[in-house]
Amino acid sequence: MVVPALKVDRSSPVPLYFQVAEQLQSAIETGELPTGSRLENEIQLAGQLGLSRPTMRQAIQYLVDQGLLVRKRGVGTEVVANRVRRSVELTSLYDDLTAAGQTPTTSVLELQNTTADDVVAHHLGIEPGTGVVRLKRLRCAQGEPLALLTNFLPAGFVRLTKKDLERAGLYELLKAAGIRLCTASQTIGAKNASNAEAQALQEGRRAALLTMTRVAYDERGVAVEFGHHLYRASRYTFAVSVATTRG
Amino acid sequence: MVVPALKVDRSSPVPLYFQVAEQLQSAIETGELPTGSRLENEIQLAGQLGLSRPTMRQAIQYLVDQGLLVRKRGVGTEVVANRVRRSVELTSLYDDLTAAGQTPTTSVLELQNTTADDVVAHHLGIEPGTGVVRLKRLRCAQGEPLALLTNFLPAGFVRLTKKDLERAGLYELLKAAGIRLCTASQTIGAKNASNAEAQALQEGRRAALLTMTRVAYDERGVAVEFGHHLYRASRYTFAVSVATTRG
DNA sequence: GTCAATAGTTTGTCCTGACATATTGACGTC
DNA sequence: GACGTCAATATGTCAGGACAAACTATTGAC
Repeated sequence: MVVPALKVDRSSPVPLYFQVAEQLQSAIETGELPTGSRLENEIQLAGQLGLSRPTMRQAIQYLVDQGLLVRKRGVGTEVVANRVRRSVELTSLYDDLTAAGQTPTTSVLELQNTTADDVVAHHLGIEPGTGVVRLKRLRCAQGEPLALLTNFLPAGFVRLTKKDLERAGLYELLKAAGIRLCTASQTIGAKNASNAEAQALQEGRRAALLTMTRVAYDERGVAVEFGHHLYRASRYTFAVSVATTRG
Repeated sequence: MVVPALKVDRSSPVPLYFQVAEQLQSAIETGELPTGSRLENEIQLAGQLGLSRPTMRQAIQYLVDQGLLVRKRGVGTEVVANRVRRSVELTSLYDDLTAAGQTPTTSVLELQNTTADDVVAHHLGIEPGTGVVRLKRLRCAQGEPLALLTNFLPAGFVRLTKKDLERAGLYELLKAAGIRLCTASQTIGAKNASNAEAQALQEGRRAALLTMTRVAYDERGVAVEFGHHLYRASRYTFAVSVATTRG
């Protein structure tokens, strides 16, 4: 039964429950709260922090939703296996490939200001016709194409250049511009490649492609990126580890 | 502003919030609450049902988590696009479709005892040649095929019959046999349909299929199911919501 | 040793109440 | 028409409290 040092800053604009969740998550990632360990009960934790129990519950539930904690009535709250959640985390593919030593390279196929059609507008929470930046890239790893990435960002958020985008991942550039990505909603699907897509990705006609559509939000809940990504199914899978919330 | 007829049964063992969520989901699926429509505010809804506001909020949040509703502070709660979007949680497709009112049916194509080859053995953490149960099913929803499901279970864990499997989901039957699924490791990918697969799923030649391979573990960490599932990409996507660990 | 009953522990559900924050529309001014 | 202000509206956060349900440990009977 480990008790990490937790504290909350009531003058911060960050909600109390989220401050607690962040610290617990930190403790899990650093190993201070190792896999398999049991948290103190929520009443004790709330008391320790001077918070109400529902607020403490909200913090814990947040991490349960992330799959980092599992709760059992009558037993307690346990840290579950610290899994590699590589492709469904809010990270950029560039960063992931770099971390995996796979030497990613990027070709910027398109970088232009345009206006949002209905679909893009819907996802970014803006009016159709509003200015957006459209970015299209081909990402390669180990000398061969891996993914076709199309992204839309609200105009004016960040200044992107082809040179920057070929050197670093999009999220790194957003971060450098002061944009903090906080949450994302993602949909994973599959489709057959169009001829252009098959050619760009060096796959056969109608090859199956893995798709991911993502809307990423900053800490205020403002949509800052809408992405539509195509991956070669022959080279790419998503690994997802989960824990039941109904155990 | 549509107001579906909602009611709660306080004598039911089903939590109030879940009863409400189910009814709202039903209204969404039947079109009574169409995409784009706005719910009454949570205070009014709670009052209408004689519930507390947090309970009403919990019901709504449940559907927000399912991707059926979107909330905006100061504005309200809106119904979003209605499509099969499964979360990447450790639930069975059967349960999810049932909850979504989509009337799943199952055809058991194969149910037999066999021995584990290298791949199956590896995933189940057993020796090659060990006895396993091989289960192959076609799952339909709303009268058309949705997925081809192949599962392997260690022999002796649970006694399955074709009849049982056509009536209920696999996880329900495991649960009824006292097996509690706790965690899972999943890989999501895509492939082109073989001719047999295309025919079974009523898709065209070489149609893109979404794949998921899963190993599910019980609370002791023992692998209790290895599944290889194929879904029609035209009818099926995965939804994943994430938060950054570096916010 | 086995089993059932009971007590203790912890999470799950639900309630009432209050304040904060974001959004939208109305209105007035320039 | 553009802009600013303000009120109304709706969600978001937080608090304190109570009871229920599930799980584990303990105890006593056999």
